[in-house]
Amino acid sequence: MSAHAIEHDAVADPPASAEAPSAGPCAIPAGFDQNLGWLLAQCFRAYTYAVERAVADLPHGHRGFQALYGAANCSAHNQAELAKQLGVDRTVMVYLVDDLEKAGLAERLPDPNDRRSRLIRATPTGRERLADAQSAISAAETELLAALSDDEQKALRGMLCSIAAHQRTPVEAANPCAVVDEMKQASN
Amino acid sequence: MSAHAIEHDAVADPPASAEAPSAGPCAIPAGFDQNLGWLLAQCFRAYTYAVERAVADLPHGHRGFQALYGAANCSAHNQAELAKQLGVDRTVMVYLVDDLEKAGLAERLPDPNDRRSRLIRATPTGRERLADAQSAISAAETELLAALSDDEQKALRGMLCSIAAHQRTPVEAANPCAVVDEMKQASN
DNA sequence: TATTGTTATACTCTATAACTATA
DNA sequence: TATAGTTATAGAGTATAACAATA
Repeated sequence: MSAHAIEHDAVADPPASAEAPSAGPCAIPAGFDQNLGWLLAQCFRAYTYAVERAVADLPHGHRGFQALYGAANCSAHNQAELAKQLGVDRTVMVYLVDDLEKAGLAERLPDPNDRRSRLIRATPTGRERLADAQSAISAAETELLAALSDDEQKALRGMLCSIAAHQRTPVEAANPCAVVDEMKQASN
Repeated sequence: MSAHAIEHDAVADPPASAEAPSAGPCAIPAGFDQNLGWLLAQCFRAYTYAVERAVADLPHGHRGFQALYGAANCSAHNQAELAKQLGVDRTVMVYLVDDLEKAGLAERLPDPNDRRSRLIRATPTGRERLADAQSAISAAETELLAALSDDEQKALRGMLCSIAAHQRTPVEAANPCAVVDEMKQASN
């Protein structure tokens, strides 16, 4: 089973303008409050569901948004590296970028240093659409995190960053043998 | 995601020197540290990967573990409710429980109050296997969260609980129309 | 009429293998 | 020989529709 399947799940909903932080709409099922795996999955499902509408008009929804985000931020040097950053297979990245390109949101530029590589960049149109999506996402996130104070929200983001930064790159994660080999090396 | 969107004009050149950032095993790709969706997905991917081996011998891996966990904790009154708690379709839950049952880890008991329902409970063997898996998972989680202090880890779990508890039940999430209908009702 | 559990089927998404071109 | 990108295809995973039993 692949870690990618998680991205399909969706959950939860933005509370309808009613004031309901304390009158919790839903309790955590017995025992699961002690289950980090469930908590992470549940929060990610809730996130996906909350953001779904904000990115509905982008090709491939939330995943397309992340690809466009990476393109706009020049997070990767080529298509393969972007795929690794997003945790998707490189064959999946092909049609993901294809569709962003068809929509005029991203483009493949030749890499002057390596004629095999393509730099994935956002077009001006893509940046506009990205900004629009980010506004909508920001609103959805506000509701998602409504139970947390501003300080808590900041702390949460910081901790997620720490966890993510502490992990090995998705490259190796996708290739368990490489991880093991590297760990052996590191222990020497 | 905070209010600041990506600067449209000031997209810098891709970092020319592609050398890996020093000590840390892995750095966060440019921009993604401000992207809550990516952070959540990345952390969940890391979790899934870290825990994968700990639950490899259970039917359906991590998902099977969660189902068994719910069964052992009597989190749900029947199969359908458990499916909702785990964010899976009820047709998926059928063979999930089927395989746990075949492995002797869980069982379907008749519900005295409703002859349509089946109570999903863990067998003694299932509880043993669950305890073993939890030990292994706990070790994996220790590594996953190694970048956080004990207090931070506690705070993180608390915040994830708050977020999860603030969302509506997965029931409605699995059926967007129902959510809309309920929101309409709620607003009346 | 609605809900629980089930089965069979169709669909979506993902990964594997093979290929070209570069390095 | 290894890597980037692509394509086609097989596979895994998921949801839809229909059914029987029960409420």
